[in-house]
Amino acid sequence: MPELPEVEAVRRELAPVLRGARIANVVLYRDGLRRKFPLDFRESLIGQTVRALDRRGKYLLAHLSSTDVLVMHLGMSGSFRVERRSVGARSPEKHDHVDICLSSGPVVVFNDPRRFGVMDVVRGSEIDERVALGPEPLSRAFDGNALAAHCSGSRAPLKSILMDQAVVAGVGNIYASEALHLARLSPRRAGSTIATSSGRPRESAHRLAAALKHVLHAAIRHQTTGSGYTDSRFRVYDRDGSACPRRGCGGTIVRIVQSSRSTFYCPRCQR
DNA sequence: CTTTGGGCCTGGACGC
DNA sequence: TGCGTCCAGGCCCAAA
Repeated sequence: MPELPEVEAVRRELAPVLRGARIANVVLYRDGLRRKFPLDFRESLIGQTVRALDRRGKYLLAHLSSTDVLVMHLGMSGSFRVERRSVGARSPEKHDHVDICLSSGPVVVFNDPRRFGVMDVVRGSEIDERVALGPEPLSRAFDGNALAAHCSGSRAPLKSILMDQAVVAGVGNIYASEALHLARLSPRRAGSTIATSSGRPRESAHRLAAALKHVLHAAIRHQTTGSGYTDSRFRVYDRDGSACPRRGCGGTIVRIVQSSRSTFYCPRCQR
C-alpha cells in the first residue's frame, strides 16, 4: 500500500530523528525480511552517523558517514515507529524485526507483518544499480516527453507503464488508477496509442504526466496535513460500483484485473 | 527483446 | 466459534 506519498510522509517524520544521529546499536529479531540481511549488516551500521534521509521512488535511503547507504523499503505492510530508549533490552511487539538504536536516545523500530519490506546496506557507488529507477514523478525530468518515450511502440497497457518503476519511480496500484482517471485515459489502452513513434508526443501523454503529478502532490498534501488516509480521498480506487466522481459523467466505476492486479476506472469517461 | 505469472508473507474478510 | 479459502500487493526472477 505505501506508495510515493506515503513513503514521503514517513521520510519527513523520520528525517528529524535520524539526521545527524549516531547509530549506537542495531538489534535484529530475525535473519531477514523478503531477503536475508547481509552478514555485515550490523557492523556496517553501528557507529555510523546518518548524514541525510532521502527518498527515491518508494525507497528510503539513509546516507551514512561511511558513504554506505542504508536502503529501506516498506513493502506492503512495513512501518517505522520511534520509541524512547528503554532500560535494558526492549521487548519487541509482534512483527518488530529491526531496532535502530540511536546514541541520542530514541529507537527507530521497523515493523512489517508481511515481511515484503527491504533493509539492506550498499556501497554508495553501487546505489544506482541497487535502486535502479526511472525519474522521480515530481521532478522536471519526468514529463509528457519522458512518458511518451516509454509508451512509444509499447503494447503494454497504460496502467502497467505507470507502475513500471523504470519508467517513473514510486507509482503503485492506487495512484496509477487515480492518475488515469484524472487524465481521462483508459488503463487498458496500449502505450503506443498516446505516443507517436517519432516526433512530438501526443497531448495525452502530457495530460497523463500532469495528472500523475497532480494526484501525487495532492496525496502528499493530505498526508502531511494529517487528515488521515480514509479511502474517501480516492477518485476511483476501491470504489467499484459507485458513481464516477467526474462532474456530469454519470458513469459507474468498475474493477478489472490487469497483470493479476486490481484496476479501477470509469469506462464512460476514460478512453 | 518484451511481457506474464509465480512466489514471497500475513491478516482480514468471507462462507459453511 | 472455528475452521478453510481467497485476496491484497511491491518486487524479483524465471519462463514464455
